[in-house]
Amino acid sequence: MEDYCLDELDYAILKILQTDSRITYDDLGKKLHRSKTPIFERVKRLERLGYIDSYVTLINYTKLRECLMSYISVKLTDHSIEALQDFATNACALPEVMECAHLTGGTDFLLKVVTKNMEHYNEFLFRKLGKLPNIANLNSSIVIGQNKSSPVIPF
Amino acid sequence: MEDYCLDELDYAILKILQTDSRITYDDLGKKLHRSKTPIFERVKRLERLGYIDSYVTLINYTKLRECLMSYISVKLTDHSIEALQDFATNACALPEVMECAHLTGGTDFLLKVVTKNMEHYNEFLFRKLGKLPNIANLNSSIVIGQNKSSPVIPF
DNA sequence: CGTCAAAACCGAATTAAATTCTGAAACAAA
DNA sequence: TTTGTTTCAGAATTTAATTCGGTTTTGACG
Repeated sequence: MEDYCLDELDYAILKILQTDSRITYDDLGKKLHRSKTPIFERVKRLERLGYIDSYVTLINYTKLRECLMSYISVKLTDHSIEALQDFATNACALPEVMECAHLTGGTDFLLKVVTKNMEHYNEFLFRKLGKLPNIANLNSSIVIGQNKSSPVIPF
Repeated sequence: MEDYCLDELDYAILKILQTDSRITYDDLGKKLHRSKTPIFERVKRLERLGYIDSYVTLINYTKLRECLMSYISVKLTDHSIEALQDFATNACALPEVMECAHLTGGTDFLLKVVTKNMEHYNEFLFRKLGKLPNIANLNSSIVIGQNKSSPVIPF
């Protein structure tokens, strides 16, 4: 892997692409006072070097179908590296789990979970997540309203 | 706004677009055994009707620069609708806040926050978030490892 | 300073994709 | 069946992505 230190143009490109992955190279060039060629080459380099992970589409799920979102904090009984890793692997494999983070402090993991409704949520909690080994304690909080959810990282 | 009930083809399109917003209509059509014309028209309709929110780029922020992620649970002193709404508005306006959810249970809000490092985090906590009105209590958990973070919603 | 090599850039040329257009097939209501 | 509507495929066109050739900029080195 090359070593390459991003310059201001690279940062500017990433900043714009973060909120619009379908902008044309021409328009991107106009915003950044360059022709499309260098912009194109830089985007390809950012992809190649792994600064760009993926291009995704955000869909309006609440409009699409009923949707229940919740956060679940998880405590484990065993805190060995293997046990922690195992839990993470198992939890991440569940499609309802949109986020899984290993935390400092009282709880070991925080999960963000999406299901269709309370019935599916119960099903998920007791039949899937609850059946994973090594769980001491699960604590759910249901999302009443999602005020912000943005993949855009501040610069 | 038209009323329109999505069919299986629409769902299939959304499912694929969720993980790849730059696939060509031609390729999308091949996956779904259609020519690109109907696929194109359906995507435009999904955009028009608001099922598709946006096309975004996910960047590898940890590769880009140092990065500290944390979850902060917030309790307020005043639980009137206005106070709740005010807090949400103020918190969402902070660029460090990537997610802001209003929860059931003991805590009122859960925030996902990104800063460059502990110094910036303290700055954020005491100078920005902590200065918002009506906060009873803030409880931070630092993310040791992010095992999954996906905008892909299960179908 | 000049010289050289590498990298970045621009504009034109080409290739590929998006978008539009035309008409055929499927479907539903009368 | 007839009629109107929707969906679709394939061709035609427009627009964008990608490649190419050559110029400018930049930075190392004598």
